[in-house]
Amino acid sequence: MAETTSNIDARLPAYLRLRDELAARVAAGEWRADEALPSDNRLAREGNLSVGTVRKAVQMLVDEGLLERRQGSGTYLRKPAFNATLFRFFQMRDAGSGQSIPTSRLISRKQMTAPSGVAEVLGTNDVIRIERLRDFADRPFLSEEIYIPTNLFSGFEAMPDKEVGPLLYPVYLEHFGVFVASADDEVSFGTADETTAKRLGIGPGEAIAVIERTAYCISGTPVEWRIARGPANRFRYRSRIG
Amino acid sequence: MAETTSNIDARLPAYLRLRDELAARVAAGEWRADEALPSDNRLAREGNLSVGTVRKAVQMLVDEGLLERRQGSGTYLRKPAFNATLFRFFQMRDAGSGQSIPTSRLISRKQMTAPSGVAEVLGTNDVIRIERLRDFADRPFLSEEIYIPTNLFSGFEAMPDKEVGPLLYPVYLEHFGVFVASADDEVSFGTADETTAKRLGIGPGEAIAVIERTAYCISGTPVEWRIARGPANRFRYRSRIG
DNA sequence: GTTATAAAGTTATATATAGAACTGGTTGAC
DNA sequence: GTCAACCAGTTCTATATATAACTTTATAAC
Repeated sequence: MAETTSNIDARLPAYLRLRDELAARVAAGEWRADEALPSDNRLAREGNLSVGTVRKAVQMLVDEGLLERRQGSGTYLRKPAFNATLFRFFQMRDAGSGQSIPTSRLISRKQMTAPSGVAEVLGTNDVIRIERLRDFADRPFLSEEIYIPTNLFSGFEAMPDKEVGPLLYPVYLEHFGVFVASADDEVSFGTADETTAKRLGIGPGEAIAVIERTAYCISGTPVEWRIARGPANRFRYRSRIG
Repeated sequence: MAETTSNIDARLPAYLRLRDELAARVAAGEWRADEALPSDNRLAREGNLSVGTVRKAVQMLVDEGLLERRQGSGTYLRKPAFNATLFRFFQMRDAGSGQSIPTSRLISRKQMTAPSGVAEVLGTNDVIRIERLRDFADRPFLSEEIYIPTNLFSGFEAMPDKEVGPLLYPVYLEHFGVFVASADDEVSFGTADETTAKRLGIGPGEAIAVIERTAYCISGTPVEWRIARGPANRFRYRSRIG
């Protein structure tokens, strides 16, 4: 199990192969939070590699936010920060510290043929569409439409609602071995159509913010496309560059 | 000249000292675009360091977008991409390839006491405020208010308009030795006040997008805070995460 | 002139090694 | 019991070295 989405090997340099192998093993759940991964020395011995090569591979996963190194102690998973990083958007205005995660209600999940734009991005017609609504401060504030390729996420549409939870990327990782390593966001503004307005509890034609996101796994393959809409006046989007 | 904003040394590891030294020398204009920097070997010899240490330092500047390595050839500055990176925002909707840089009109520059919020971010009361207006497709689309600390940018307010140009970060680098390495952006929405509306050529109360940015130099010191406002319907903000 | 070939220089990958800095646990002195 | 010292294990920094992969320039062959 736990084949990563990346087709490992293909005679890549050793440090890249190790990086992908480690990412796959993390995805497979081989280690849990606050349990140390094998030390650099062990990884080197077991992989017939030098410590330098191991360190290069591990460092890449650290840079990507998957792992965390603690000097003198070991190398650990870094789930919380991982979540925070990929979820540091959509903070409500005036929401002080507000690291709280909004609740989310699944509206629908179904396998379908991808709309043309989505098919182009994901490189396949066979997708699963997820519609959900996120609440914040007891009011709906984000209506999302999410597309993931069926071949990577087969069975997702049949998962019990309970297991899906408010954050999708951890689910991708733990149940399907897909590690979302980066994403492109585009923020723009528009006005609410009938359906969106109803879901968000605002009037049709009111100003909304639109976030379109393409998410990529570690090898650069796009693994998700989503569009999210929320009332413009409650919106704040944060981004760190560089 | 060309003291970086970072206080070099302080018995940091050698690779960090070299990184900062190189950044300073780049800022000082020691090499121009498409002229190779000294090779890894030379830097090692001249700095009494090993090649591995040199490579680590250079790699950091590559990751930060300052330099570019070409296998078999050498290490080069990377101004164009640097600009593109820090300017990949504010792309107009429907602007196809649209890598074009909007023109910018300086409205005012003056030394002043910082508003409290700005002073808090920049850590000083003595700032220079720049107001400018950017045009795109012959219409104003971004009204900016920019604050930089006087101690770092002394003399900026007196520079001839000609030398300022449409992009500020290259000016920071070349004239003041300040390399903007990262930035935090916050995007939100609001409505135009009287002044903003007039500058943007829209009606007061119309929807606008607001981008607040804090920019940091390589050592993490904040070196600029700005707020930009533009008509919401013409707006599109892009960001890459991870 | 054009095209191979060679050579030198550069970055990229990989190994081996040593000691510093730090962590977490154990042992021993009191 | 408390505290200090020690120790094994870990990451971090740094060096030295060798080879591969690639680029650029010069040289030679035709």
